Amino acid sequence: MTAKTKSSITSNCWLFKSECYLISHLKAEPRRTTYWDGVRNYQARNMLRDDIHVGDRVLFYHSGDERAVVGTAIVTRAGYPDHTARERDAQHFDPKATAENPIWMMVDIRLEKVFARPVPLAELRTVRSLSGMELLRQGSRLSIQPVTPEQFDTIVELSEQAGGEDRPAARRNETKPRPKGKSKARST
DNA sequence: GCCAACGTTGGC
DNA sequence: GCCAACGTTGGC
Repeated sequence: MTAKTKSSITSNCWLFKSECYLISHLKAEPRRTTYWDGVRNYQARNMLRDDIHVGDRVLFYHSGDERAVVGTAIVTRAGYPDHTARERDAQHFDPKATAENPIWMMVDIRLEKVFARPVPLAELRTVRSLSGMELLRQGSRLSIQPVTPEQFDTIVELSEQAGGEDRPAARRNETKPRPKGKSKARST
């Protein structure tokens, strides 16, 4: 990692992945706000600590069964220690975390918008201007990812389009060279 | 359920 | 400091 550009940029855009904490849960929170805990990856931690600022925009992505960008949120508090790392019973407990050296960080986000139409991963893959997105890289596992304002806006626009008229997903020629494995229907 | 990609750990 | 083994993530 190179030198950090300490907030020379006023408003960045990000994508947050979540598997079980859904956007419906965020919507149900008091003030539609939550702290984004449980990130246990140093690269993501560094972004939470150094790069994510109040006012930054967030795309909310469901991994797991739905695999779609489902809405947007706003950062309302910049990086601070993730106290759940020190809670013995927490899922993401880390015995190395201490009060002096909390190691892990989190930010607060507030729900902005639940998309009328979630934008599925498969559809994102068909959009040429999004081809550079970290999310679309094979094997991408970062749960906090930077996105460009252009990518952000493109996805919001897609969510405002009717899904049917412009062919939903993978029907169009995919530009991927990957050999396609056979996909099985998920059970449960 | 399978497996590729990735991060972390630990032996040396 | 290297790297193989291992565990996890997450798309399919």
